[in-house]
Amino acid sequence: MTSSTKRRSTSTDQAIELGPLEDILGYHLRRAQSANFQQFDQHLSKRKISPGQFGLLCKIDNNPGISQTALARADGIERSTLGEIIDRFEARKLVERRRHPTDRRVYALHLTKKGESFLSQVIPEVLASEALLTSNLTQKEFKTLLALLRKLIEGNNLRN
Amino acid sequence: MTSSTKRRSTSTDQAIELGPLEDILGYHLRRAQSANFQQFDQHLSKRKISPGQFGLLCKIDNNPGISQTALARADGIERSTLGEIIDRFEARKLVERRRHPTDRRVYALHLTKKGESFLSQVIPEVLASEALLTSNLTQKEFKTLLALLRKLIEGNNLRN
DNA sequence: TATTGTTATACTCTATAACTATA
DNA sequence: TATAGTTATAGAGTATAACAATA
Repeated sequence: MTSSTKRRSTSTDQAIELGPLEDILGYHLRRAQSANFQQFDQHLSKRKISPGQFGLLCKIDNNPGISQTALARADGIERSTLGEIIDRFEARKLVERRRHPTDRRVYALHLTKKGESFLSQVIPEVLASEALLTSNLTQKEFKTLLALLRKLIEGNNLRN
Repeated sequence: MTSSTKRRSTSTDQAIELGPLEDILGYHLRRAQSANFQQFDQHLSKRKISPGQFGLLCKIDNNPGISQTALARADGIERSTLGEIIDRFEARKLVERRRHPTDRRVYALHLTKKGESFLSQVIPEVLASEALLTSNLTQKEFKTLLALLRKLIEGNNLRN
């Protein structure tokens, strides 16, 4: 997460041979995600938030009171990893850990007022970033791509 | 990179609400890439190599003598980042830094004999990982997905 | 005993900035 | 001056393992 002064795409930027990489889907997923990261960063550098963090905020917003363990599972990351991320959100006053009413082991996660307003400002910026990311695709191609990705994800045991 | 004892997908694994995430391509790219990571890891845990590292080895193999700066640019990462990755490859005797014949500032990168043989063993394993990753898709869908990703990548200034 | 969350530790990826050695 | 590569530093993200509190 940093952006700005990238793009030194001069005449020295020459294509290189990819060999077997050429037809490997995983490689292209990586490149596409990297492109998404760059677009995201350019549109949201002032927000200090990554695509992954944006996903977590959305999930908390749409599943208020979710526990850290459930959220970690839903996001495919470890509890310890999520704990640190929530620490940072809490330091920024975007997320709150509240005690579960009956089970005192679990934390119920909620967006704060500030978190809500932050997210509602960020969402249109993310959509703008998406629009640029996919500006090469027709609406139909976009839908096809999304559907194929969903199908691929579904087929991969992934939690959520 | 670790794998093995994952998949605690029990009855507690419940779908959660995604909200706006539902139609965001970037989110699905992330999930798809994460699925790729997991498949890759399961098939190649003994190899101690990530998808990104695999990409670099392929590029060195298919562009022997490429400089660190050119490779970093072609992979969309910083020279300093690449330097450390090459350090690790060199420690594993997979890659060699040779001096450029005329310009003594640059290193020409080459796979070692060991690196060549390593890569040739790894490639079929990556293909097997790909096959599982995409086992949900028909051959036609696979091709469509690849083509759409290429189109998206092309449209995003990305170096290579 | 099993589960929730934390802490300690570690590795990779990422980047910036300052440095050196060349050109 | 500009370029290739290194080093120092830093912050995410990732994971494992051991732990305390609670169930």
